[in-house]
Parts: sequence; structure tokens; C-alpha cells
Amino acid sequence: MSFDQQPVPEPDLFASLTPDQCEAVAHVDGPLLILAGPGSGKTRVVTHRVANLLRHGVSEYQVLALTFTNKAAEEMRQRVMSLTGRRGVWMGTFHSFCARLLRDYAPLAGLQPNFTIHDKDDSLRVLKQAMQIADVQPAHATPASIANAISWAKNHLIRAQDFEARKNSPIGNITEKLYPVYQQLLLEANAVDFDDLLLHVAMMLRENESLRAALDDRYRYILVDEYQDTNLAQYALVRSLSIDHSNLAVTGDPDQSIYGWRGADLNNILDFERDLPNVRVVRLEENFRSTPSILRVADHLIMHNIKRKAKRLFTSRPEGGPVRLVVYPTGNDEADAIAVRIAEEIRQGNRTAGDIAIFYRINALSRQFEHALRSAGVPYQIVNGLEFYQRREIKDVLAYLQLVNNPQNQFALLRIINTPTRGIGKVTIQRLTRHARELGISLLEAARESSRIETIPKRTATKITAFVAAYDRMVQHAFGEVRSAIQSVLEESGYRRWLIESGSEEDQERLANIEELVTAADEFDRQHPEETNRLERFLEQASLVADTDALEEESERVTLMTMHAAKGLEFPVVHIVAVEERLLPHERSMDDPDKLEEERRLLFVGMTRAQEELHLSLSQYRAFRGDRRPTIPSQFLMELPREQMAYSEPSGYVDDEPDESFDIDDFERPESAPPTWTDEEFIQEAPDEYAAERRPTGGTAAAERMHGKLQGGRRYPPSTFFQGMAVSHPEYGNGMIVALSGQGPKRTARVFFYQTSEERSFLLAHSPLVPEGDEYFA
DNA sequence: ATGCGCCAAGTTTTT
DNA sequence: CTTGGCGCAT
Repeated sequence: MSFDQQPVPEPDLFASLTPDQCEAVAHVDGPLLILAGPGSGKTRVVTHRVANLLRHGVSEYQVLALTFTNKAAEEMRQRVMSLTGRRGVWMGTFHSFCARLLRDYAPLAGLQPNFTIHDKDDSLRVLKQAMQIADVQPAHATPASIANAISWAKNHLIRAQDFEARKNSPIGNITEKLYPVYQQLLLEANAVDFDDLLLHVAMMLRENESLRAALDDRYRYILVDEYQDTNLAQYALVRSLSIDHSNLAVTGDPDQSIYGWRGADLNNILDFERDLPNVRVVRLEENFRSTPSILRVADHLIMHNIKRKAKRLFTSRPEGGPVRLVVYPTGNDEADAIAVRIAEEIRQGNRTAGDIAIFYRINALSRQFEHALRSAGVPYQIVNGLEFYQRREIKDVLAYLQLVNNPQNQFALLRIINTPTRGIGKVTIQRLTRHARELGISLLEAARESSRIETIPKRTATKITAFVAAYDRMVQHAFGEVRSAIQSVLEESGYRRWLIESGSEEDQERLANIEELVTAADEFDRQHPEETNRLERFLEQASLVADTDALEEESERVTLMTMHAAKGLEFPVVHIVAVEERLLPHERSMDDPDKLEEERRLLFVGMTRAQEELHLSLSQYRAFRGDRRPTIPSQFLMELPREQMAYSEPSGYVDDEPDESFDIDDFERPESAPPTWTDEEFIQEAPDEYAAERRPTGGTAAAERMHGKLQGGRRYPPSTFFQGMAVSHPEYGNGMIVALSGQGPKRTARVFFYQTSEERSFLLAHSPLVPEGDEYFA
């Protein structure tokens, strides 16, 4: 093909791209590795490249783009759409792609096309049933740990029949027994779990060369995003589709690999060049997102990792303010102070709520921040674990729909046969199950003929028959709009009436959630008017949504989420909280050097989400399992260029047990980082004698204060307090702050006390005032 | 069969 | 501080 015949790339695809970016966008045939640092415009490059492919005459149906989240896929789809006006490119998650493929070729995996996708919760139920059937009562393995082992095996393409326990592995031995039983149960229910989606498809392609070749031919150009997070099953899948046409382009960053725990293999990206012939490698190292100070701190941290490809991050953005590190007395103080700071920033018009995000290591930490933000009147959204589709009432309704779609799904049936309660109890279910197994029929079929089962009393059989009749009426609505299918379920099952009549506050909320589900169905109906298997698609979508998919980017709310969920996002202001040992790094990752490096990468990912401001914080004490425990600052903090950061410690906490407590200097500090922290809040707020003590010895004095050497110091930083705040005083009881005045050490609060109905003023730096509810922790 | 209440346990990250 | 699981009483 001569140059002249190539369509000339229209300038807009390459305009305002760096030379490196252009190189990646212009690449057409052959394998391509894009090593993209954080904020390097990766999505832009990928979408422009897709547009460029289409301009080169590649059919949109020959392009397959695999992402990690639906959200990322949706964003790409939008951008390609606006660049080219075309919609036919398959963009989606690995899991949704596999689900679709598996529906087309279900029999090859021993399934029917209407199979149900189980989430983790469902899988655990299946596993528990498997334990009953196999009659094992593991003493040293929890169901969750066995589920983990099975998941691990599946991610490594080890099927039930191939699984062999390592010697002396108790969990391994139990898994060896249970994995086949578990798998058999899934198969009988015509169901798969998350990992099966990948496993079945990978195996199908491995064992069926003609199918593999056909799909390889169909998907000529494959793009994989976040390649550093792919596991063996995903790797096998992608590789088997790029043998005859190895136009495989992957983007990723080894420093952002944070899913090792779920089987992601960093070697997939580290060895990519070795793995494919003639790989073109493009490095995107210029960062367009963060200020230099943020980037330096992140870079300093990640340099402590051994397993990485050296990479240099640079930016031409303006310097910006220093990264802040703040130490609070307690986790509540931390949450309150951050909430108050955010409220203030918004009030002053410096930021909008949507500019700001709070990241934490574990979901459990979200609570206190939620609470604090609510008290401060700041709108927020949580991207979080107990998400919508996990709620009981939603899962109940979905179970009805799943049974409608897949009558073999005994797990769905077990969930709803007595929900709402209709007099079909444990014993009856046992009898039904037994009958079903003896005759080799499904549980639903057994229920259908319950009147002919001798062990079941007539009265009970009548109830079962009524249930089956209701079910049959639901099925009649299965093929139209999803909305009417749900409405039919709600009416016929009596679920709606059940909730209405209960009258409890909680159930009213459930009702509202169900209405929300109806709305979601409505929307789905509108978006997929011509879809034939509508209900099935709706259920599939419901199973495969990710936490982050629910994130509303446009909404003016502060975003709370884990650092894992933050991947791929960016915010002008980022707070990373609870940077403490056992939390970050997490205690279960501290012993293993590889896991420790992953924790470091996780913090790196969190930091590099920040565009303009980055705040790190921790507390000396944190509530844990009910009681309060002293914390240890994260070892990662000792790896930061602290001389370039703003350190502050808004309060001198008095500590009874100095030895066990917090000492930020317990760790080695690089020679290049003398402790000359700028301490803005300290200078502003602390009495002079503290400052005098601090200067000559720097961080040591700070550490001493953390040790509680300063007797009689205040417990709460003045910035904790705000107007309207409920406070408590040991002498006067509970009250509310009606006014605040003065600055720094002279900051004064005027408090109205309920008991005495009088107002008093306090110098906050010295008063025993505490936020209401915290008085017990003095 | 249901429902309440107690006790125990366990809490990383997620498609 | 929560959730789940189990046992007992109705």
C-alpha cells in the first residue's frame, strides 16, 4: 500500500498531542505497549488511536476495547463517538465481554444461554451448600477463605478437576474437596460466578481452535486498558485472540498495579515485550494533571519500590502549594477537622464540593467522614461497599427475576420461596430438595408437584402451589419491558404489600430503594428498546456494575472512596486519610515484600489523583473494634521528601503511655530530608513557647509533643470548632457554640449551655471544651 | 413455622 | 460497632 492511498490523518486527531502521544495514536498494525504514567493523557491517546484506526479503514466491528470498569468503557465510548460519530466499537469490561461471548457459546461450557451470574454473596451461599453436601466442617478454614482459594484457582485457569492441594495446606485440602462440588452446584443451577466468566471463555478458546481462530479474525484490533491489572485468565483470553492478528495494544503502568490480591500478574506487563515479537513501546511520562510538588512527593514514594520499570515523571504545570501532612489526636478529630476545612473552602468560594475527594484504605473508615461532613453541612457521595445492588430488598427482587429468567436457579428459589414469609419453612424446603435430588429434577419442578410428595402436608402443599402459580404469572411479563416484569414481581409475590404493611421505618426505606430499582429498569427499557433478551441483559448489567460506576462526576458533592476505587479518576483537591501502619500498609500486607510494594503503589495511585492540593493525614488514636488504640504512623511517610512538605500537628495530645504511642521519628529518614517542616497551623495557633521549643530540634520536638510531654495542652485544635457545633464542658455540661472570634491562640468561642441557659466564653487553646460525644475519651 | 434475642465472630482492597 | 448465625420460646 503506497503512502498516497492512506487516508490523510485529519489534523484534529494529532493536534495538541506530544510527539510520544502522536506516535502511539499513529500506530496501526502490530503489538503496541503504551507505558502511561499517571495523568499522561492515556485515555485521550487510546480514543484518538481508535479514531485513527477507523480512519484507516478498519471496521468498527473489528475493534475490541477492554477496560476495567464500565465507567471507563463509557467514557471511551463517548469520546470515540464525538471524534468519529461511530458507535459500533465493542467497549466494555472483561467480564461483560466474556458474559456476552458465553451467552453465544454457552453449550461449550455446559451451560444454557440464560445462565445467572452470581455475585460474591451468592457464591458464598453456594459454597455453604456445598459444604453441607460434602459434609465437611472445616476447623481451620472459613467459607470465605475457601471461596478465595477457588477464586484464586479460577484466576489461574485451574479447573475443579485439575485442582491439586499443596502438601500440608489445610485450606488447599478442603478446597480440593469442595471445589468440584461447588462447581457442580453452579452447573446444575445454570449459573456462573465472576471468575467463571473469564475461566469458561478462556477454556473454550483453548479447546476449540476453530472458534478461537474465528474470533481472532473478527477482533482484529484489540486494546486493553490497565494491562498491569490483568490476571492469567485475562491474559490467556487476550493472547488467544491475538495470535493470527497480533494487533494488540495494551496500556498500563506497573506503578499502578493494585490488584495483585485478585490474581493480577504484574509480569503480564513487565514481560509484554518479551512475549510478543516486535513490540513498539511508547512511554508517556509527561504529566498533565498534578502540580510539581505533588508529583515529587509521589515519585519519591514510588522510588522505594524495587519491582518496577524506572520511569521519570515530569510536568510543566505551575508549582502550587506544598503537600500537607497533618497529625490529629483522634480519628474523629481528623474527620471533623477535614470536614470543617472543606466546608470553609466551599463557603469562601475557593472550591466547590465536586472538586474535593477523600480517599481511605478500607471502606469501614467512611463512616466517620460521612458523619463529619453531614455535621458540617457538606454534600457528599460515597462510592462504597454496601452498594445499591447488594441491599437485601434489591437482591430479593432480583432473585425473583433471576428465577423467571432461569428456572433452574435453585439458589434464587431458595432465597425467595419464603420471602415474604408464606409458611414454607426449613423442613418443607428440605423435603422439596430431597425430592428434587431423588428424581433429578429442578427445585422449581419439585415445588410444582409438591401435592404429590407424601412427606409434605396438604396444607403446606397448597401454599407451595399458590407460590408456583404466582411465579407463573410473573413469567408472563418476562418478555416485555423490564419495568413491567418488576411490577409483576412486586404484586404477585406480595413483596410490596409486605413492606407497606410492616410500617417500620426501615421497610419504608426498602420500599424507596425498590422504587429506585423500578426507575433503573425504566431507564434500561428506554436505552434498550429493541433488545430481545431485555430481562437477561438487565440482570447481567445489575450483576456486573462496579462501585465506581455509580459515581456521579457532575454532581456538586464531595466524593468519598477507597484508593482502589479512585484509580483512573482525578480531583483538584485530594485528602488521603488514616495513613497509618496496619491500615496503609494494611496489616495483612505488611509481612510480604511484594504485598508491601503493592500497598506503596496504592498510595501512589491515591496521591497522583490530585491535581492541585494533596493532604495526607493520620491520627494518634483510632477507634478499632469498639475501643480506641494508639496508632503508628505509616512507614510510607518516612519515604516522603518531608522537607518539601507542610507538616502540622494541630493539637498537643496528652498521652499516658508514651512508649506505645505515636512516634513519627521512630523510622529512618533519608539523609536528604532534614526535618525542617513548615508548620503553618502550628505557627498560627500554638503559643510561642511551643514554637521556641520546636525550632532548634525540629521534628524531635514535634515527636515529643506527640509523646504527650506537654502537660495541660489543649486536646482539640481550635480549627475543630465551628459555629453551631454541639460541645461539652466537664463543668457546665452540653452546649452549642453561638459565636467564634479571634485568631490563633486567642481564638475564642462563645458557648450557650442548655442546663444553665447561660452563655460563657472560652479561649479554645486552653479550654476543656470537646465536641459533644467525645467527652469520654479525655 | 416464626420471630425474637442473644452471642459470637470478624471486618482489605473488587469485576 | 456492625452483621450473621444459632437456639429458644411462642
